[in-house]
Amino acid sequence: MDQQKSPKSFKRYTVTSALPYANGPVHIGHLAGVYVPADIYARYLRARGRDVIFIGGSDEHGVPITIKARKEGVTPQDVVDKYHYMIMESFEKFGISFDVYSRTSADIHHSTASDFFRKLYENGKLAEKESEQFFDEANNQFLADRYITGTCPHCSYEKAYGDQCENCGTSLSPNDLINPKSVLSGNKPIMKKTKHWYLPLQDYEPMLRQWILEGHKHDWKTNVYGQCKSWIDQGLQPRAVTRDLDWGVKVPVEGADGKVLYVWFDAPIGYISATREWSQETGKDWEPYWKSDDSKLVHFIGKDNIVFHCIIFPSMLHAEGSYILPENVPANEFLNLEGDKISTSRNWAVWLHEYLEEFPDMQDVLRYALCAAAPEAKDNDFTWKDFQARNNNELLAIYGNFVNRTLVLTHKYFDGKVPARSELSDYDKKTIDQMEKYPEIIAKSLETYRFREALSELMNLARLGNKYLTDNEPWKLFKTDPERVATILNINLQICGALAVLSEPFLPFTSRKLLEMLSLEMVSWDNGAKPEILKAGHIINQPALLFSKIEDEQIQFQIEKLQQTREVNQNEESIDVNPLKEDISYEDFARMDLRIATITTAEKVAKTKKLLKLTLDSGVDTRTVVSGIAECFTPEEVIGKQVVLLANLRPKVIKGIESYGMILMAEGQDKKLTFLHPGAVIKNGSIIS
RNA sequence: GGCGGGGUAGCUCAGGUGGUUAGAGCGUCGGAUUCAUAACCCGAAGGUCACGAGUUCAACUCUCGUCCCCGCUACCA
Repeated sequence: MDQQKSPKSFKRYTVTSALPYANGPVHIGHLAGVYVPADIYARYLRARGRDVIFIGGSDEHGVPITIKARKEGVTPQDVVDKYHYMIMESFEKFGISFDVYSRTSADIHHSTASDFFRKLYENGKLAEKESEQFFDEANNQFLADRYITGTCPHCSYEKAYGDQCENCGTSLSPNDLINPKSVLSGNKPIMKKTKHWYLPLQDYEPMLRQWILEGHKHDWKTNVYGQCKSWIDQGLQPRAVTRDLDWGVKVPVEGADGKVLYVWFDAPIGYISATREWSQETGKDWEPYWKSDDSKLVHFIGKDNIVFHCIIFPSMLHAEGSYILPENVPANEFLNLEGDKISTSRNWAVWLHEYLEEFPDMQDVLRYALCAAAPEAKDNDFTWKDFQARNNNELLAIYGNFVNRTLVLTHKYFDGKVPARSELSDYDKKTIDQMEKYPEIIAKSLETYRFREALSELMNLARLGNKYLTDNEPWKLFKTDPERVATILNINLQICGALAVLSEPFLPFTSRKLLEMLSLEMVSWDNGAKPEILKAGHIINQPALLFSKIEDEQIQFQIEKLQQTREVNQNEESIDVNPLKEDISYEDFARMDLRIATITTAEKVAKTKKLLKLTLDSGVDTRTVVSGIAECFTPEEVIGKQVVLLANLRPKVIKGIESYGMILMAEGQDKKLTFLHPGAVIKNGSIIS
């Protein structure tokens, strides 16, 4: 739609796909949400002869990678190397047609990101907070704003946060707080000198309002637009660009040892670095793709990335000054797997590299299934049964079958030579007419990022062919009217040719196979459905089956494989335990006053999801405790329970309620909480030691 | 709790600015057919458009409220 509404006509296209995080392989969720649509879009643009660069790469910085490395006893570089190559290889085998697939640990990225930062820095676009920051000595770390509480200078509320006062809603900075405390240790944090740089997002609010809320009200997807509006209306805050970490892009400023760029800052710059890498390899100029007004920049991402690509990265680009902003960010929702959320850590996924091995030469089947079920407007569920049905009932039955019956008939009646058309009936003309409309029909859907609709239109082209063939029944006419049969098959062959061309963005492997069967060279999109694609007299090759039936056993195997994952996950409760904490002395332990107590009343705390306000009979007194268990227990089922109480924990105000102590709970798998009971009923106030 | 998105046939989804019998694909059932990987083609059944109220001559489409799912966010001593 933006294509039609925009007065601009674009000379070139810059298509980016979210950089996969290099701490695990790629799975179907990534593919359905990002890479399949992005690849279809890029291939379509190329087919139209547009100048397009399609960018991908691995995101290799950030804390999770360092944690994984430590856990496995290897370096962060080892971790990212492993997954980078694995991801890159599986993308290539799957037919994701990147013009460049780079990585953020590459030198060119470090220098690009570094330069980007330095330019903002030198032009005064970054707020430098060189002042002292709160530091928790007990935990040996600097405290983020949210980890500091204190008294609000405006309303005197005692439990205001470092970034905002919950009571009066005022935005704060930690320095505003009177009597600050560390949330981590409860200690008073010391001031320690550190230097960090911030991107003042609030400065770009007018720009963002105009650009998104006014300029893209109608051409951006509602989920994307709504999310952006929500962020902007909530008020934007300065966002730290740097942090204290040793894995990432070094901050290129004197006195910034031990600091790197925040991963959210360096990752999107990776798109630019990758383009520069491509430039070096091809000798082409990269800058027009990023800096020329007649370039159309499109980011394909999942919904978790909306804020970065619609708010933060555009602010960075705008601050830098020489870059264009994205024309659209068609973010998708999430794909679930057999009813459950896909999870890398829980191994609940269909991994691309495994699929490629278990379903060799069936890339297009997955591409088809994922595109047809892409979570464009809401989360969607991938099931193996659906996958099987998509292949057997649609790809094979409609598309494959149509091609096969046409080619078989052509060989049977005309020895594989394309017969000439003679006089055309109204039905013939109508059919040719409809066929010729498909490049435009499909294009219209693709230009507006409606990939499911586009794919379904492609199938309608095959349906058109099937219906035409069935209605005309050439197998009944051959003996009496071979000339008529020639015309019918000629038209059918043209439809096969159109399918070969128009399928390419969606089903590139099938497209190639079909072209080969037809002994045809690829033609441009606009000429893709002309009735002269196959000239009379042209010899076609022997047909082979484009798709094979997927049997129940194969599906059953996959379902059982997932079932095993489910079981493993349940058993892993005992395996995946947290490491032991540091030793403490008996005295440390003895300082805790643990007692048996009984819950006498319970009610939900208003405006919270997790909190219950409990009254306890502790044997020595009656006290109020606020506990975060409301997601696991209703107030009713909790009353009367005997529990373990940490009785001498320093009181704390939670959501305006004074809480004296804490109920001890054990947390099981999937965050389910359970109470600790005494083995027998025992009097309240009994000491635990 | 706040904000955003979504709740339409068994399944997956379409349904600009409200207007005749609410659409498609798949599945199901029936018919027809044999060129084709029991596929294709035709037809049918199937929906109180989450629920309640309101605005209107008229609401799936607008307003308000409620419930459920997803995400962001707050909260979990």
